Amino acid sequence: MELDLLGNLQRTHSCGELDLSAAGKDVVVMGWVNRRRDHGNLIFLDLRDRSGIVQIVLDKELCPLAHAKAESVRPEYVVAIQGKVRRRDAASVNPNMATGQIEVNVGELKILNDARTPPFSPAEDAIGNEELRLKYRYIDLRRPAMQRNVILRHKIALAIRENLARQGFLEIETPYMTRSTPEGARDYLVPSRVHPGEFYALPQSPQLFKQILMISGLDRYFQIARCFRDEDLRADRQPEFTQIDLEMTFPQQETVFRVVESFVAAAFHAAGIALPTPFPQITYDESVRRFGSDKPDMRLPELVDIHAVFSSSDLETLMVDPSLPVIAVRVPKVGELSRKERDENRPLFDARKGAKLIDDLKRLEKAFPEAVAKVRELAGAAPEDLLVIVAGDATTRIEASDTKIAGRLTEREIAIYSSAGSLRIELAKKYAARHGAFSITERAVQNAGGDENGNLVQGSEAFFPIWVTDFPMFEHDAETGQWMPSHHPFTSPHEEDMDRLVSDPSSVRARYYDLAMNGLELGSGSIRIYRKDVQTKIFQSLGMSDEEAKERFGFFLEALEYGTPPHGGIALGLDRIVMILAGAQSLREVIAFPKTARAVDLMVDAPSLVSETQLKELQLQRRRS
RNA sequence: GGGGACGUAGCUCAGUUGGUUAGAGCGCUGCCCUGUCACGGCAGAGGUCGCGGGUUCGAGCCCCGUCGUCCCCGCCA
Repeated sequence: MELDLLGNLQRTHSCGELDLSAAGKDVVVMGWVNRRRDHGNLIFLDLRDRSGIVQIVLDKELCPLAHAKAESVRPEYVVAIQGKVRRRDAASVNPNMATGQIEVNVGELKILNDARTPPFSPAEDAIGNEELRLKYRYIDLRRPAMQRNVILRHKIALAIRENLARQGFLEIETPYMTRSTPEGARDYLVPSRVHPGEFYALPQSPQLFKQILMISGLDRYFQIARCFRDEDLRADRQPEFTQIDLEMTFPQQETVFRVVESFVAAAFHAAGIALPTPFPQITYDESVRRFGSDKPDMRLPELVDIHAVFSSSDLETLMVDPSLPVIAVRVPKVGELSRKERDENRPLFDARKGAKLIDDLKRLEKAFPEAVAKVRELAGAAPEDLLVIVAGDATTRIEASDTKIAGRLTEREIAIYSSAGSLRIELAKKYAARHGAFSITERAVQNAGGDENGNLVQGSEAFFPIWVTDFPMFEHDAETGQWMPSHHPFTSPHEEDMDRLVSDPSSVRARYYDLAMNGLELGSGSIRIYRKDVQTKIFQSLGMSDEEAKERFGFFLEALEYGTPPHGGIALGLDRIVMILAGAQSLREVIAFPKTARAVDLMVDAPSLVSETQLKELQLQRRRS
């Protein structure tokens, strides 16, 4: 194939920007051939670049040379077109195309590069095989849907940067090669050649650096930072991901909230959606009670406490533990389920936590007609709504703390609530087509960018951000019998709970908060400890010796002693924000070069073995076995 | 670490109870076609049924193992 030289030809327009206003103009456009329609003496090319697609016309009579060349053109060839923009006849206008009012009449066609037949076509809408998409990511990224996501991500990041800068935050970079941080995930390690046997760690987050920046007096810091965690993946979890990380001095919790609400609203605005602020707030305990989760999806009905409906003898008959919550889960508009359907739904219920599912309300109604009527009333259930009951199983005792302290939820109660909460989500997902609660969000995303009058889509119907506050400070580890920090150990407890740190750790609330939206955790943060004496107390209550604390975070403890201001902050997942606004079901759709569920990059084939020489230089050796 | 789904032509998939030469649509190649825009018409090429082993007269189909992709639990802010 004879290729043409570019010469000094300059592109004058992008494909998508051409419209009626360009009619009559001489233009030069360049791009990829999306499709070719060959009518013999008349050939149409759809030329694609980032901005869109425009139709190119080659008439044998008008441009015999270019027409002859176009016969050999195939999809994904890279071509340059010199021609004249022409208004289409009324009959040949294509209303489905942004540039459908015009077309480019060719003077000269240059074939700049040919292309092998791609394994899949960027011109197709429905693309299946994800393995192939990841291997040939450069082709996948040619698809307009993927380019939309990449562009959306750019716009969101830009809006957030601008917003935070306006709020007085400085963008400051922190090292990627650092030492293991105290967070709980596994580190990605980088061996040091200069210090044989020693390793850097890639940061799980810039946590300690940003706190140090506050100690340094930089007042307000932010960074759109890459974070690395060597843990198993999910649809919403990649081993490297991007956080909008920020920290500020002298904040109240509410100060952080206002800052975040402002930039999240700015991000949504950039995506064409108006998100009302401030966001509502809920305590952790209340969130667990009402939604069975610390990341509530408020598009669905809340859990309903129906314990009072049943007498203690009723509960005994039902073999339900009377000391645990009895909860109704409602899923709207599901309709009546057959025995077979109910059986199929049982795997959605997680009984391991000592919870019991009562899914046959009809049968229950025969034994307890009044109680069931009351349950329906309390749940506000319409006749076509699905209603099931989750309660504690009296026949199985789960291993968990049962002590009720300071009015907070016990571990066993949390187990029942979360069992009901996950069933709530699973059933809602399964019957999404019937109740439509999720499709409202999908529609909002599709219409984002505004209506014909340029008004933004109202996000209040489709997006439900919520602050979850007052998380417990500690979790009980059943295996070790130890109290573990629920978060990193620099999270400040509530000042009024401070005196119970040692005597009654489970009742201590952390000044820790999450931002959740539509069942997804967008991010979390806390007000930090800034006093050495408090920090020491926390380590004590964790059973950590002074030596151990010094060994793990000596540099940081020392920094605390040199005039540390009260400070706090948060980190939000940029990938997840973009995922929501792109209407994507997986982070892979909004990351240009993502990894598979087994943390492999299929395009570059990473990770890979390295040479013996490299290993030697690092003084590393593969272990046999 | 555990559970589940999937793997058949370049792609998306069908393939009956284990039975002759494994099919369709799209794509691809060639020819024809001056208003298409998922163009159309005619003809054609294209298969290690993921891989390895087993059962059987006979395996795409059954069994065991293994690899890969996806989803979930554990793990992880």
